Amino acid sequence: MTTRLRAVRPRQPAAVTRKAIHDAAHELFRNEGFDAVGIRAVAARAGVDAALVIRHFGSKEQLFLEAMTVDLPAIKVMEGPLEGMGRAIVEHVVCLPSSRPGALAVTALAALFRASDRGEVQRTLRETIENVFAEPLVRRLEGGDAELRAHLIAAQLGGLLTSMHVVQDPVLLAADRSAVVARYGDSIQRLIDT
Amino acid sequence: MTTRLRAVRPRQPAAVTRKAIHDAAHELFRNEGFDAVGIRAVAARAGVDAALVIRHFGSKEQLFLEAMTVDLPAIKVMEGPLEGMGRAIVEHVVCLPSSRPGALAVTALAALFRASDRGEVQRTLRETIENVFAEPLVRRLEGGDAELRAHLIAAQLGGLLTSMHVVQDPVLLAADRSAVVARYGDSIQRLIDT
DNA sequence: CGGGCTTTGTCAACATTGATGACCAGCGTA
DNA sequence: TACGCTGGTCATCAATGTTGACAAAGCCCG
Repeated sequence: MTTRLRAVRPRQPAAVTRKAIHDAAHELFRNEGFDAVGIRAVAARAGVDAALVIRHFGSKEQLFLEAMTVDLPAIKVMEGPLEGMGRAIVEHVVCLPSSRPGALAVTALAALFRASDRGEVQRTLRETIENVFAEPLVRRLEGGDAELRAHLIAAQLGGLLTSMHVVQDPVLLAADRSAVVARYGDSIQRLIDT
Repeated sequence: MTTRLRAVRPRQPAAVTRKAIHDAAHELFRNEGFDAVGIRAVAARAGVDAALVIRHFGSKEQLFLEAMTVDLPAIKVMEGPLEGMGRAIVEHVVCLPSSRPGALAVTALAALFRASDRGEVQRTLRETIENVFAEPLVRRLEGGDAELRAHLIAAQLGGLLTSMHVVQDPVLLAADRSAVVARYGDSIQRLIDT
C-alpha cells in the first residue's frame, strides 16, 4: 500500500499565517467585494489551505469584517476650527490621493456599505460610522441638537462616499474636485454652524 | 412497473405564475435582503417549483432587480416651488407612513443599496438614482453647476436614506422627524439656492 | 530518550446554493 | 390522429462555506 502523499507545508507560528490570510483577504475583498471573493481564492493567494482560513477566523463573514475594519485614522480636521470645517472634512473624504492610507480606509468603508445586507456587517458599519464620524463631531458642535446634527452630518458624508465609491455616480466622478468640496462642504457647514 | 408519480399543478398562463413569483420575491427580498433569501424560498412562497423561477427570470439577480425596481412615483415636490423644496423633499423621503406605496419604494431602494456589490445591481442603482433624484432636479435648478448640484443633492438624499434604512443609525431613527426635516432640509436648500 | 499534549496543517467530506437539461403533460390546430 | 407549442417537474451539476477526522511537527516533563 502506498503511503498517502501529503502536500507538505512548513510549519509557521499562528500569527504569521493569520496575517498572511488577513492581508490577502484585505486586498481581494477591497477590490472585488464580499461575495465575488471565495474563501478558496483568499486561501490560494495566502498560500494556504481553505480550511485554515475558517480555522483562523471562524467564518468568511468574520474574516471580511476583520479585513475591512481599518482603523480610519481619526480625521484630524475635526479637531480644528469650526469655521470652514465643512469643506475641510469633505476634502478629507474626497480628495485623498489613492495611495495614502486614508484612501484605503475609505475604500474599505465602501466595501462595508456594499456588503451591508449581511446582518453582522451592518452592525460593524453602524459602529464604524458612529466612531469615525458622529462621535468626534458631537464633541465639537455647539448649540442645540448637537447629537442629531452630528449624525446628520455623518449621513451626508456617508452619502457622498456612497455616491462616489458604491454607486459611482459618473457626474461626481468626473466633476472638479474643488467644486465638490466647495458646494458639499458649504452645505455641511450649515449643520455645523446652526 | 408503477408509473412515475408527478406532483400535478394546474396549468396557468405564464403571466399569472410570473406575477406570483414576482410578488413573492418582492415581499421576501425587501424584508430580508438579497442573499438571505434563496430561490427555493421564493418558489415555495409562490407555490411553484424552483426551476420555474429561473425559467421565468433567467437568474436570481435578474429576479431581484425586477422585483426591486418599483417605479418610484416621481417625487411631485420636485415640481413645486424652489423655495422650501429642501424640506419638502426630505419630508417625502423620511416621513412616509410605512403603508403608503412611496414607503415601499424607499424600502426597495434601500434593498438595492444593501446588495450593491453585485455588479448588475450597482448599475441599476445608479440608473435609478439618476432617474428618480438627479435628473428631475437638474431641470429645475437655476444658476451655475446645475448638474453637479443636482447630483450632490442626490448624494445627500442617498445618504439620509442609507443612514436610516441600511445603517439604521439609532439616533436618526429615534429623532423627532420634524427636526430631521428642518435641519437636513435646510442643508439641502443651500444646494438648491446657490 | 520517549511518551504525551498542544499547535499547525491537510484532506475528504457535507449541506446548501444557483443553475441546467431532459422529460412530461395539456391543448389547440392542421 | 399527429404535430408542436407552452407550462411545469425532476434529477443533477458545479461551486460555495463549513466541519471533523487525522497527520505531523514542536515542546514539556518524566
